[in-house]
Amino acid sequence: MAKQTEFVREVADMKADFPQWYTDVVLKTGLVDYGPVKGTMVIRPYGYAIWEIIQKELDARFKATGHRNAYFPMFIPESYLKREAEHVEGFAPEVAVVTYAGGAELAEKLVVRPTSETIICEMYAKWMQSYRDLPIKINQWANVVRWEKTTRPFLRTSEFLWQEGHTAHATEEEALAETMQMLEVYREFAETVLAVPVFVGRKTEKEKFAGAVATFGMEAMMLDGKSLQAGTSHYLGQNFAKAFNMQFLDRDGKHKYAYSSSWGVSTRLIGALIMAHGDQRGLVLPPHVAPVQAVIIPIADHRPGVREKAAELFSALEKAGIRAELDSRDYSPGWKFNEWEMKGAPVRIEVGPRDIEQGTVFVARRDTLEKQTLPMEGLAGSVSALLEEIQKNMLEKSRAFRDSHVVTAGDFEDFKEAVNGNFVKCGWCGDRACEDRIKEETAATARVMPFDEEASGTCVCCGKPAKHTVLFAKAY
RNA sequence: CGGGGUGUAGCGCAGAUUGGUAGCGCGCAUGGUUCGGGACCAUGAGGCCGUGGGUUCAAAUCCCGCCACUCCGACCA
Repeated sequence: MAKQTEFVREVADMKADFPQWYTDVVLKTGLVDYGPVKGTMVIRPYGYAIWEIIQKELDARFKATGHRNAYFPMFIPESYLKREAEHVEGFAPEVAVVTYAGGAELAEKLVVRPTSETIICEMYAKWMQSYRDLPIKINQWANVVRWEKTTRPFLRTSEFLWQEGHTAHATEEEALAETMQMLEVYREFAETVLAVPVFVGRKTEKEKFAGAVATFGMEAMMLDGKSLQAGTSHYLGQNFAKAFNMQFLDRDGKHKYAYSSSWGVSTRLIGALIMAHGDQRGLVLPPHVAPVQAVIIPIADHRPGVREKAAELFSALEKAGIRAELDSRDYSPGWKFNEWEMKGAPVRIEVGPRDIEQGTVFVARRDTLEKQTLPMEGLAGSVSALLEEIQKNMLEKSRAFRDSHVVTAGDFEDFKEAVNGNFVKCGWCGDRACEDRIKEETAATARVMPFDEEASGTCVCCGKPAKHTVLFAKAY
């Protein structure tokens, strides 16, 4: 077997230069290409196929929790953005604005949505008259634009794809329950589909969404020891209701402001997938999101029977619901092995003259690189089982890695040492000054305050009694 | 916005110090032989050398400006 180091020629050494490794992998596996405008990306078919699976999986979960899809315009009157003070302050620096259209200067500038709370709340206000009209639970799959300074494919691009759920409720309890429910939907999705274990919890004031009462998020650990915010769910209270006059007449005959929530995940999840599971050979995709779960590679397919047998096995896998591909391209087998390994296909099946003689196939799994011989008889069943085994193994492996990179720190010196490449769990007094100082001196930020952690001990920064337990990390 | 890097064929690069009108590897096309870990032979196609100006008989090469991309920070999904 080839040594790991041989694969450095294809993509940068992930231990020596992780960012370059990431860039090499996303480009060379055909997930994306750079667009002509700075910070934009073309999501190529292989990358988009992953996104489509993410969409399908999430959409089913949204529907199951009572949401429906709709679509709102991407152009938002500039004045809308200004109605919620914190919101405009947070987003103003990164919005793209259309000032000229149809051959003339526009009377009112149009913001290209960086997120859609404003326009959606404006519409919701029209649609709600009575408590009977509530709750409103809508999700939209859309693109948004945020003019970021530093961009990287999937992780941060000027334009990206996401879903944003927006709900309005009659009571605070209901809106909060919605917020927490969707966070849980995200957590479950991340772990069972992406095989990426996450920490969930509340965000600090500093880190929360501009305009929210509270933001909750999930954080995943990447292989370089940095954290990636993988999804957020916001409890908006009545902030947007007041800014957009979302009022309804309640049972008691009084006009009341609605309580709202919003929640989203983006194509960044694909970045999470890559950086949580990849290796020196490239992508390692968990079967549940792999566009090609099992690739069949015929060997010496000019020999009698090979082509037919490969096609027969392919169709058996497809019938069993496996996303299979028969790679009959005119390249050498070794070339295909390497390409599919780089592209992260979970299972590779080789079918050659020898196999046909013996009634077996040669099967290699991507996660462990182990190989085995399996009988052709009942192949679909054994491959399905193998795919599930791989999925399970990848989650376990990721969880073990993540857990081995969580450390606790009692004082600031420990903290500074530990925060390189780890989540650091520690006490925090709740003061912004300490949070700012930690960031200034260590580049680490408060990722989440885990729900199940009681505050204990002292603030890692100032030594005063801790009000919260926080996970800090350097983040993307 | 600050700091670094890079722009020459689809990709990766050489050529620049010593100006003379562009080359290598991979890839691509065709034909043949191959096919169980990145095959081989032969033939062939492909480049206003990022861009604008300057110096010169002559600029990929020297000088000045600009632009783009990329990486690292501050801002963010």
